[in-house]
Amino acid sequence: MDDGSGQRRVGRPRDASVDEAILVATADLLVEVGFTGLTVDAVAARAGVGKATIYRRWEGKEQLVLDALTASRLHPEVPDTGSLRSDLLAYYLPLTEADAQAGAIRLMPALAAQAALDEDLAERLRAFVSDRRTPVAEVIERARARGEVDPAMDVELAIDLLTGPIMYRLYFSGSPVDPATVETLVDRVVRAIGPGA
Amino acid sequence: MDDGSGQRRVGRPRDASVDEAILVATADLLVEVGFTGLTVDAVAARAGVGKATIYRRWEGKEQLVLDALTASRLHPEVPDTGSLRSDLLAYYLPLTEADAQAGAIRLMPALAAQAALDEDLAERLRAFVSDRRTPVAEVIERARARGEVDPAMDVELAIDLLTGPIMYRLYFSGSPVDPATVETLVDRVVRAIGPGA
DNA sequence: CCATTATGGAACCATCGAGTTCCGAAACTC
DNA sequence: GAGTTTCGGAACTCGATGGTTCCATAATGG
Repeated sequence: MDDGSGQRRVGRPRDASVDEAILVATADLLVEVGFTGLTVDAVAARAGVGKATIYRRWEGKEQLVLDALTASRLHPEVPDTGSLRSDLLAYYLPLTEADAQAGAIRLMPALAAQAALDEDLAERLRAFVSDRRTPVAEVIERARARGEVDPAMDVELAIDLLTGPIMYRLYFSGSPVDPATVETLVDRVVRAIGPGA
Repeated sequence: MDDGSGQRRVGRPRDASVDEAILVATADLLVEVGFTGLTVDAVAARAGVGKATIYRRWEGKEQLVLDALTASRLHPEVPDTGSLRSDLLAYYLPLTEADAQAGAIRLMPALAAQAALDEDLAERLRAFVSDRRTPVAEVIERARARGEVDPAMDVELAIDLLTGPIMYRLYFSGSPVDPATVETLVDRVVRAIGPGA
């Protein structure tokens, strides 16, 4: 096995699939019970792994969660339907599904709460969030090139106008996030960021 | 002291100022260390009170936090400057101050994370959030009466368009929430919710 | 003055969970 | 085969913290 210095090491090599199983179990449990509720014992049980195996590979719970977060970065499809409105709907409508919401509700506030006390985690959380934003940025940039968006509009703020209300409803106000709501939201934001009054 | 049945009870009466001190200490510590980080010992120490005194008055940590949250409900001033834009700025610009942000960053995600696991707390959190929303609802309703807002606009969604992006930046994306950002945000939302195109 | 209840403070108990250690067995190098 | 490192699993230590109990003292009613 490669230990990083190019040397072969003697002994039984580490099973790479074990890393994977641990990270997946960590990510799943994070969504189910949040950061504080996550125990290393539960991760080990879920992954079908000894706790010692986890501690042989990670410094501790923090590092494990950080890695799970980084590893689970998706790069979602970037919709390209030809119009800003339908691109945005293609991206945001899936968020109205119950499963997606239940997971996010447990994961994101727990991470944000921990991030308030841990700059390392805060950094990774920002990267995680940033990853989800880039597809929307692309969509908006393309729309701007087509003349559908005010050239003076700050793209970051445009994304905030879309994502912010959805997150706010899910995490804090408890208002429903259903397809009708998302459609209205998209329509209003399209109007807000459209070319000059 | 009134025990609720109108009877005078013998013995030393409870000191009402102790309730106050405990609730204030709880609220302050919540903002400083979040829900998980809050310890009853710390509350007792901060309030200058014995831990037994706390447990004589509350069932436990959950109930204490719930009460602290309810007790700290503010009813902020409702601005009325005559224009939607300046009403909204009057309400949201104070949120750009560092102190307000630091407190909110520790308090809200921690509460939301806990609320995901505790329906009782979730209920109180929604009430807490709802309290902060009503002033904005008033401002928007008044503007609608003046013809500044599309009669078809859902007021709840309009509030989400304003509050959502600010919360999202503070808690998740880490982008700054400064006066310039808030001004741009308000301008865009005023355009989004204005009377029909 | 006495019974009663509240007070702050300290000692105490129980639980939970992070992290460690040890085990027999498996997988690898030499 | 010998030596080394891994594996899952169980048993363990240890610190943190929610919650209880006890104390001497203070404040009230009778």
